Amino acid sequence: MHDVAAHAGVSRGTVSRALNGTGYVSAEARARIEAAIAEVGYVRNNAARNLVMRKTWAIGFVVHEPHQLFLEDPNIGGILLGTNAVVAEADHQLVVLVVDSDDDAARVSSYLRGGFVDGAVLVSARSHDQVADAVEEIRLPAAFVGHPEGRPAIPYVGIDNRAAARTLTTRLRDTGRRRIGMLASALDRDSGADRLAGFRDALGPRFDEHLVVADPLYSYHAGVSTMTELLRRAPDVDGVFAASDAVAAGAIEALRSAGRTVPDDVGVVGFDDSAWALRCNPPLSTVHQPAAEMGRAAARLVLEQLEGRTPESVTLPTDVVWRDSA
Amino acid sequence: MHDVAAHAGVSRGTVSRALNGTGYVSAEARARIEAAIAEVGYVRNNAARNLVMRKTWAIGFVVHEPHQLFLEDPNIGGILLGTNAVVAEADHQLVVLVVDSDDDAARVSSYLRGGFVDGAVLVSARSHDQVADAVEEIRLPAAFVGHPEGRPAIPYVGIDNRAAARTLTTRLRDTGRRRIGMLASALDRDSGADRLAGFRDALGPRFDEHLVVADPLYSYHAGVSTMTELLRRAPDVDGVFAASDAVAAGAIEALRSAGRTVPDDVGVVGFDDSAWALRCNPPLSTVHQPAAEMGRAAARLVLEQLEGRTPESVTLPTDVVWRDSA
DNA sequence: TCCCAATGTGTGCACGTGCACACACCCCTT
DNA sequence: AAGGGGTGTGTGCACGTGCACACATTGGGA
Repeated sequence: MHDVAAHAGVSRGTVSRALNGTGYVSAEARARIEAAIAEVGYVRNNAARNLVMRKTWAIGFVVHEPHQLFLEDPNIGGILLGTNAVVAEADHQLVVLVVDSDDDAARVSSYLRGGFVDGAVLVSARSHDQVADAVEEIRLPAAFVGHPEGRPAIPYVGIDNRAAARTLTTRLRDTGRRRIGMLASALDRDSGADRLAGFRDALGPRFDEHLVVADPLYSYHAGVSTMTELLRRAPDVDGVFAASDAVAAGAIEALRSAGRTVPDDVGVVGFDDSAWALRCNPPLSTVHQPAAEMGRAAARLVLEQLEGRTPESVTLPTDVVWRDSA
Repeated sequence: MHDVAAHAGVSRGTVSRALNGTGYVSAEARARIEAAIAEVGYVRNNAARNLVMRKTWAIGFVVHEPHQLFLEDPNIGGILLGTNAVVAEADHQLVVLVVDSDDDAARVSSYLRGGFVDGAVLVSARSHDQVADAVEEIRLPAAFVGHPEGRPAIPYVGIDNRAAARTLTTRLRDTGRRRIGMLASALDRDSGADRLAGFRDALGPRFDEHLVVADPLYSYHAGVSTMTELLRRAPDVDGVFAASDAVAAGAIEALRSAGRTVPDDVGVVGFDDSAWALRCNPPLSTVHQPAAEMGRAAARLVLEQLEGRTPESVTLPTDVVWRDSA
């Protein structure tokens, strides 16, 4: 900038004013400065700018998923594009950080602490998460996509698990299923507990606790084992609400092993509309998450904090996608 | 840092030395400094650090793809993870930048110019690309994944299109196909020209230029139209090498419309092992790109430039994946 | 004529860090 | 006793920018 000022025959201050459009600069000086910038090949040094302004115009997008999920889950891509759109609109730069190992978590944490970003969107963080710890400690404006427990200081964008589960189960009932069971997961977390609550809502007095089999994990393996147990408890079951697509995929496998066909003998529904849903045979009826809108909402939560406000968490409605499994 | 020094009763210089492990610091001073850091809650300001060191320890990963490709293409995820692994190994932070519109391109360009990163990996950039222009102009250490034309200053990681095309075509011939045609694309680019060259290599004297139908684009639509034309020219065609999976998918559709079955009447092979390959019916035989290794190689190209060397571009071998379409 | 506001410009300081240099001390060798 | 090298510490400057302030010039109104 000093060189530009010298070439243009003005002072650094005038160049700074011309660049930032602040204060008074004569047309003549502005023209000379622009010529000098082109001549010298000047590009503004953001490290210095950030230092004095305490603002980087960058927002982090931290993805914390095991490999295969990151590659396959269509929701993450949708969230990313939604966040990017809003962040770009606000003239900030989205910076995606992939956490793929413990080393990564440590490095990303120190990156966030280091003041490279003004805020962060955290996707699928765990409750005990090094990155979330760092964000909370340095009070970085942030938002979760999803709803980890025990992080009241950080707002989140969630979905209405209970309503979605209610819709799904009601439909299962309305299509003639008489004995409907649930393969529940993660009842110690909001998402798991709410999905069970919605299931119970839909069945009302016909709810039978005996037909709920729970597992701590939202996994394929959990689906196999809980479905096997459900068949043992109720061989005449004809409808199953699985707490996630992965659970549903495992359940379908267990049903096939037991000689039942889907959807003729047993209707199965999942949750998430993840990559599992289309890979199942038959394709899964499931709850579609409004990924792009979740991304946009999370971005807004961060931007509002940047403006000094303290926004409330957001819960979004979902769509049910009816395919062939129920 | 000044506060830490005051709390520990030492000077700023000593704190700096203790933090960076450079020079001599007594055990006693180091202990007092660590206590002071914990007490004050000090985190190092990287904006200031970057300013004076001219180094950010961050490397950009610029993805320049239309929405659906970014979401679906499994190659991009593999490249990303490969790059991240090498970059992390070298104690740098990978920063993913998504270019999703012209505005994004402008913003990402100014981000790169702004000195936020020490280098960049550019994925699927075009020849006339604002981001590549910026990289070249400010001489940012960078590497392409893929091989855009007219960018001699920036090394790339490519695959041996010619050898892969040769292998694919040879196999098509060896499985009994007699009249083999090619649906060529993008002959004005290296990738397109090399795939045609490999096709010609494999057929040798039996090569018949009449059976090559070309289109400028690697698209599904191009596949439909070129396959239709090929059927007109040679109704007895029984083998087709499509220049990409998307082209192959279009070709399969055109064959189905014409009443031919795949692979019984006509064997079809594609290129890229993209999301198209498994979505086709039947699943496509195609060339699998070593995505993770490409990502690793690109990262190494950038890191070597950071060490002051000027590395050569890399061409990697590919695997052919035989599925059911040929 | 004098003053004041609007316009335009230059200067010094601050941001938080790394590094070169100067300096102090101790112990060992000559 | 003098000198020199290893160890430990403090100080000043530089990095490149934004901003507050001081100052200069001009024109119009009292």
